[in-house]
Amino acid sequence: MPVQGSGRRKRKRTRATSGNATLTDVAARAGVSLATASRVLNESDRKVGQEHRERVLRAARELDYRTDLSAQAMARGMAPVLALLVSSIDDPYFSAIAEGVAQSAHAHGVIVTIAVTARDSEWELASLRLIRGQRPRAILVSGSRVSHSPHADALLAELRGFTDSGGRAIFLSQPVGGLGAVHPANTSGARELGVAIANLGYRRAAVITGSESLLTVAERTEGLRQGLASLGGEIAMVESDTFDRLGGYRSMRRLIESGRIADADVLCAGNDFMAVGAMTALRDSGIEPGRDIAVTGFNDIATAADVTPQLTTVRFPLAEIGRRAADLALDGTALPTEDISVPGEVILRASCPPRRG
Amino acid sequence: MPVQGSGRRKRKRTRATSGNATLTDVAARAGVSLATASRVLNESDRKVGQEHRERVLRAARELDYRTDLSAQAMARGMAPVLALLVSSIDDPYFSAIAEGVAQSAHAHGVIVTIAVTARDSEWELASLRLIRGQRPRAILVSGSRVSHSPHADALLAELRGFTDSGGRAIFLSQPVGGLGAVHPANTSGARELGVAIANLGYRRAAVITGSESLLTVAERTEGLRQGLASLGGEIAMVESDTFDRLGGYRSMRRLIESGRIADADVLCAGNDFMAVGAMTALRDSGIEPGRDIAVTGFNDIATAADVTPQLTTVRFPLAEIGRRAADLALDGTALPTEDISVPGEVILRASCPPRRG
DNA sequence: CGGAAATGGGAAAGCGCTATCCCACTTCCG
DNA sequence: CGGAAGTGGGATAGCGCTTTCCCATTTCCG
Repeated sequence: MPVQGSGRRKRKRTRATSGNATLTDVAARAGVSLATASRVLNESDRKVGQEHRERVLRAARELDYRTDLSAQAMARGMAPVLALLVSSIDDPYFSAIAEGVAQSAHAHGVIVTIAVTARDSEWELASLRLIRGQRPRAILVSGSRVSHSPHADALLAELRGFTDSGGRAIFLSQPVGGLGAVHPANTSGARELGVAIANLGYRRAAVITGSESLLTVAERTEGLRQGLASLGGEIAMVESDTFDRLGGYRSMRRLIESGRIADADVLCAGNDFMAVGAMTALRDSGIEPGRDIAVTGFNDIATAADVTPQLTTVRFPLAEIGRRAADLALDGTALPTEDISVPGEVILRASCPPRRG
Repeated sequence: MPVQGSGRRKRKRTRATSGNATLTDVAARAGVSLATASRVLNESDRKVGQEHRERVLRAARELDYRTDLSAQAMARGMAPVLALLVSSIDDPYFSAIAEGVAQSAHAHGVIVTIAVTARDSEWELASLRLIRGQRPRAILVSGSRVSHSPHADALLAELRGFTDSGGRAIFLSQPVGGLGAVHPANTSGARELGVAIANLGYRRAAVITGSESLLTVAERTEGLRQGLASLGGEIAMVESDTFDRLGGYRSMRRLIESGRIADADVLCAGNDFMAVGAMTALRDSGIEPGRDIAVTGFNDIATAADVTPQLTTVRFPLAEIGRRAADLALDGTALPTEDISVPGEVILRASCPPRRG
């Protein structure tokens, strides 16, 4: 029986990764074991002698060493990553949130990966699955979810699978299925807006907004109703369309063409985009927003202060919401399950002058 | 000599990761080797028999298996990740680019990680180093870099280290140090704008823009000069400030207070933000933009079409720029070193009516 | 002063996956 | 019909890092 040496090759430093110093290199250079090097570089609880500590630190500096996050992630079973799921990043609402998230992540030394779902549930699910493969520390889900679609269920299941395996998930809209959430206080914000415009003398509001199946929409409308009602005002009509500029324009046109708009003294849009679209529609029909009818929006996007007349709106500290959600996900140890509602602030501007008469 | 069995523990499925099926599980369930399972799930070039292939696929489905990207990344020496470095994500310019990048990344089945640098070089460098630890396939750097700062050099060195170890880096502004770039054709876009307003009868432009050390600023100003000159016009004055809304407001005020503005018939801002700020400053002084003086911007942010008067500007297909940059980084095999300039389009609006007289 | 309790260091077992080697078996052909 | 190619599968060596275990020294104290 021929005893044949099984001489396996040793491919050393030949992969694409070549050029990056590894922990092993650092340990060798410092003349300590791998374990010690790791302990020093990770502020582990295990103590390391002053002498060795310095040697490692110096070696690391000299070799320009930097941790291979993938390797670390595998060894630890979790990557120093925070995943953010938004329907679109090219939207001031989400990008403001993302900004806050990025700040918090940076402060925690964590990387942000962002998945854009383009409001496509299929895509959203696919992204979430891919993201999960990263084994991130937490997943932040933004974008108003429709209450109970089949896809929403799949999404929730996926998310729950994630939390079950040790991850943390937080919603940036409504709290769903026992998972924590940080979100704008739409109802109270809208209520305050309702009170504010009622105080200015407005009594009959025309509401143009998105689909009632969006929680955000429902909350804002309800809050507005309450606020107006507290001073004897009311919502005289509601017109729904897409939750964007075009939807604002279209629903406004419908209100104008049917003549119903004459019955309202203030136009309350579900968000600033719709308000801006509506103002264009009003002008197109010779109605001057701010003079002939008051207009309000929601969110206080940058444009709100730049249009003429400047738009009255409710500002939510979106970056802060993002930051807090990220903090919540990254700090502490218990799975956050609380529902944090962040209050908004009514910003009165020229589009709502005190009502004449 | 006591022969004592070194019974090492076998911690199986006890880490935080528990709950996620591994490739080993799939292979076991399908009754094939790990190698075969991997081959099937990765469309490797090695052929796998139909029978086995199906068994693996089924097992994977049944176990709801999904690749652990960290592990894959480590084995392959590179993660399926595209990193995007921007100075701020809460800025329509960058978020539009990010949107395009996200689209391309999704199409390539790659994850996007995004680092916000807050225009802080220290922070930028730190982010880049952290990002490199991920061993991403490519890094996209956006944000106009100042020509030759010490930090820019460090950044470039870091980037070069990245490309040297097999990564790909692309700039979304100017091409630097032999690395590829995809960016808006600022000069030609500005030239076209210059020609367009000159055609409308304007001859003396007041330029308010950012610091001349920003390449974007320099290019736009130069293009404008060329365009105007081709029809006998010229830049009558240049006022610099921060490249944002406030900077626009302030520089406009200076022009007004010194009376110099009377010498210009058109105000060309370095970007739309500055234009909007300047319009406010004009109105504050009783000068009506569009009527008393024409105004132009750059980039065509959403607000541009919503302000009154609507703003004439140059639109760049930012999302497309992002998409192309990402495609370039993700496709092909050679390190892209080309410099792709994406042309813009002049959008004439009410802020630039044909000149009277 | 002898054994118990710290203290600090090293060896090495994985983490989950890829890819190289090796091998048994067929199929081809001169 | 014998050996050269070709096929498809399995074993297994890492990838770079964390984290047990285990062990040699010291330090403590009754």
